[in-house]
Amino acid sequence: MLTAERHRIILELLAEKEVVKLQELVEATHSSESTIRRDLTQLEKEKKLRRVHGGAALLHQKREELSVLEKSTKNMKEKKMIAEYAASFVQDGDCIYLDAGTTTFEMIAHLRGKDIVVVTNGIMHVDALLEHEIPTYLLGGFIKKKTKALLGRGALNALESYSFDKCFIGANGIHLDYGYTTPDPEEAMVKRLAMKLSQHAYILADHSKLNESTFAKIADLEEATLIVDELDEELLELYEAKTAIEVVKR
Amino acid sequence: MLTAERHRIILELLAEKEVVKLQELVEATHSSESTIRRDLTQLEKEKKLRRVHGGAALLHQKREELSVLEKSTKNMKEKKMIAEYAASFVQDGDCIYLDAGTTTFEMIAHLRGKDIVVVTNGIMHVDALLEHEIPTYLLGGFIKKKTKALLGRGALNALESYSFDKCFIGANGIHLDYGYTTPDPEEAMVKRLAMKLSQHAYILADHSKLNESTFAKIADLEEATLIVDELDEELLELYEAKTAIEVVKR
DNA sequence: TAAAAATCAATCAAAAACATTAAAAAACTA
DNA sequence: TAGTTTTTTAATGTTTTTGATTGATTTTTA
Repeated sequence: MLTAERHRIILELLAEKEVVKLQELVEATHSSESTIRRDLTQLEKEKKLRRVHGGAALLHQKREELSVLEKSTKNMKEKKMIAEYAASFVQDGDCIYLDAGTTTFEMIAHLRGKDIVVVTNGIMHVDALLEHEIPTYLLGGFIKKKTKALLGRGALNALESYSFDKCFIGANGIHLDYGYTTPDPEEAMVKRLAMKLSQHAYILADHSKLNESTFAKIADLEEATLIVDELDEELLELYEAKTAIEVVKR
Repeated sequence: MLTAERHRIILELLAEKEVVKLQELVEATHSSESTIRRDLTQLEKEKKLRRVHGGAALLHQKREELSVLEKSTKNMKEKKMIAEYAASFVQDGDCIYLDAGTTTFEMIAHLRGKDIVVVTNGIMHVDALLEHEIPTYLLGGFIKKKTKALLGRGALNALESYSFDKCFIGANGIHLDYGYTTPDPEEAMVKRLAMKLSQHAYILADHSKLNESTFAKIADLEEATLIVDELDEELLELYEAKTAIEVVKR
């Protein structure tokens, strides 16, 4: 039997049963214990499964949870700085939209005491907002598990009944030609509509996002003020020709 | 049986029952007492559960997240029974509405594995629903701080774009003359609309709510099936004349 | 409160599963 | 085909897991 075929069988059985015994795999593939062991070792290295004593087990969304955590710690310092700076643009009387995401989340701590109303599509944001005594409206819609963001038709419909003084949006890519982008088209649609409904839009991003572009376009550079942690002179000139920029670190 | 499989079973039973006896686990896994003890020790170290004399219990942390639920440990046992019973009415293929509130929250643990779609106005419900791999839509709207329920114009608008096979609603008062009632008129409006949009409505309430009435009316008795933990013969006859009733404890 | 029952942690030997190695078989190449 | 590489198997000693037993501790019962 071919190695590839054994691997297929192993992963198939695993998908069905969540965990499989080594002996079961020996029977299913008519190969020796050693061979299966080697297969498991290899598949584990490829992150296709997790070895356990006596067999193998599916590895599930623990990765995702971690990835969210990891992501939220990556460039955290920069994100906090950007968030604090962005919050300084919020004035009493404003009605603002807060996009789901780690950077906008960090803004909340700096909104305390301001006389504002917040609308958001981030479920994670809700607790923090209420904690800081900020009147909050949540969009409806389908819940994206990984980021706990509300998306889809429901979110868009809900959005349309609001209008904002300012909106604060996260982006994964900022590019002179391609504008602001994000990997998930569903998210892009929500971000774009929120910007349309705002008097003024702010895009929050750390410098690692500059000159990058991802799948789904949110808007052109001109359509928002970019808030970024740092930016060298050369790039700054190029970008300033196209859009308003606020650089945090001076 | 593999260690990983035992651990999975243990955590699954625990998620359903809150606490499990060691003996139950011995039977469920067909392994020895010692083995289970070792498993529990290990899982406790991994912060997956808490050992108690005679077995294991869910981590306290989960309950703490639910600060509102905490205080309503009043009649918790009854609520859990009602919730489990109510969940048995949910069938594959159903699209259901889950009202915010403690009793409906307890239903979620019993919905795992069912092929359903859930719409809810309870922000607290979201984590549990996603945890149990249930596709979930959230209504939008204003957030009532105390109960983390979505209410108001936004919630009503969002609701109107759905329709349900079944809805499960909590009520604070059940009265032969005044029907189903709840203290908050905003909540009543959402509950009422959800019922209108459902093929069939279930009201969940423990016996302490019987013959009580509170400020805002949700609906007449006839408009829903009442699920209650217990009910003496005399009252049962009176109520049965007006509406369908399911009594959990027989 | 004291005795009885249940549950517990600790220990141990048997069994199962493990990684490692070397030899055999198969696949490939020149 | 002969030589080389890759894959598989079998054998080795080591490690992990397991269930039974012990006496200590906790909970329940009377």
